[in-house]
Amino acid sequence: MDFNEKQIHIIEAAEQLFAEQGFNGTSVRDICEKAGVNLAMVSYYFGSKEKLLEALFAFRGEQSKLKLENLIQRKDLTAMDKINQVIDLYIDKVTGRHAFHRILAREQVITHNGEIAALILQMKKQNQAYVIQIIKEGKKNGEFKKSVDVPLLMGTLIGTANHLLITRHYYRELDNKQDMDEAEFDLYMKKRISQHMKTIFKSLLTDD
Amino acid sequence: MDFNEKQIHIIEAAEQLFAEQGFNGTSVRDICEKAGVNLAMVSYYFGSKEKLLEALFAFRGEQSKLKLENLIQRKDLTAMDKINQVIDLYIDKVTGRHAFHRILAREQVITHNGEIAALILQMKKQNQAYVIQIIKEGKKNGEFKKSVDVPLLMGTLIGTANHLLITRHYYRELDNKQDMDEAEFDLYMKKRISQHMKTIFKSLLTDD
DNA sequence: TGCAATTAATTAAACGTTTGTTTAATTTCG
DNA sequence: CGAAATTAAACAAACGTTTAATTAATTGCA
Repeated sequence: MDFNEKQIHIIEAAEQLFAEQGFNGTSVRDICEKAGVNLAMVSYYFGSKEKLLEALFAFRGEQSKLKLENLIQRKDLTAMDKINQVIDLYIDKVTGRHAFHRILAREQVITHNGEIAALILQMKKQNQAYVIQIIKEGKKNGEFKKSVDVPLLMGTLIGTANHLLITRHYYRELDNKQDMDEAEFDLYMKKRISQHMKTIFKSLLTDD
Repeated sequence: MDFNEKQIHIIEAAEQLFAEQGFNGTSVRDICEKAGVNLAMVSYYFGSKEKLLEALFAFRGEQSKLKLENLIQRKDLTAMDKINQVIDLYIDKVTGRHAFHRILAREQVITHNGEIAALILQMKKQNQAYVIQIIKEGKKNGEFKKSVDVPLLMGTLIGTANHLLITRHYYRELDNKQDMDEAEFDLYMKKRISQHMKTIFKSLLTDD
């Protein structure tokens, strides 16, 4: 599970190309050319192209787990504060690891079994468990109402954020924001989506 | 833009395989074997594998446009009734054309230009225009509040519905619903997502 | 420290398959 | 008869992977 510098260099080259062209649309030759290494190195270091993808998931999957243990235990935050932080953490994760999340979004559609599907499921389970804990706390102290459909709530966060961030080039045109430069538009979308998700979560979690 | 029976037969075989294995993961030989036709027929009828994908998008894109013209003009429905119908129409579209929407979800992530991207953008524009019109009507008669971020609202519907329906095998496990048969689980998810989206739209559109 | 022995890393070339597409001959049918 | 449809075979190119030879780095021992 730990990779040396050369391996990471190959993984990162592969990550960029998989994100742009898809797994099957990217050849081992493409990857090695981009990484500046010999063609045989993928087989040598990872065994196969398929296992390189698994290595990418192991590498980034570990890195991009939401770090929620500390957040949950804090006593100075309300449950709603914590929910809002989960939202921002997720949006930051998707924007910060843009290439990886493009791959993740594509692979979720296809992969039904194997190590990668297991890893995705485990990530979903983990994140959901954290949110359930926060919501339980919020119910206990009266902040939140009694019944919430947590899987659908998480699906809304993940589905909406992924869709808007990954296909944001469409929304740039739909919004007539072609004059903004890319970084400016990214930040603008991030804030807008964050505000939007917080509004949705608040209205679904609190009584009215 | 109109295809004969044989062409449609090939398009439908390709649709199934593209949905399961992706465009690049499917060979022309796979498609022709599934369709029961000779290998040369894809080139003969469509010109190339790429153009077969474009034909699929033209074929299904035309078929699966939301039919909203009549809905909008009805006087016996409130604006909120119409919004709720848009939600159900979209969910029906995704579930009814499951394979196509898997392909659409994948291609949205990758495709940035070309005919297919133009077609996707046009579909988004069209659907958004309808919803804007309904919301304008709702604002006029006081049903809805003044400011709504329509692109984000549409992104929430599309993103959430796509994500939950396309990756529902994960949510089946997360929800411990393995005992349900597939058709039962599908219907259960459809109703649940519909209710969920309607709640969100209501809370975002109406004053509180 | 010095130096052979051993392991690891890197290379260019080749492997056998599979790929999308084309060809040219044959069949079908109006 | 002639145009359209269908076929099996062949095409070159690209694919993932392996090979065998070479170079670099590390180790063990005097």
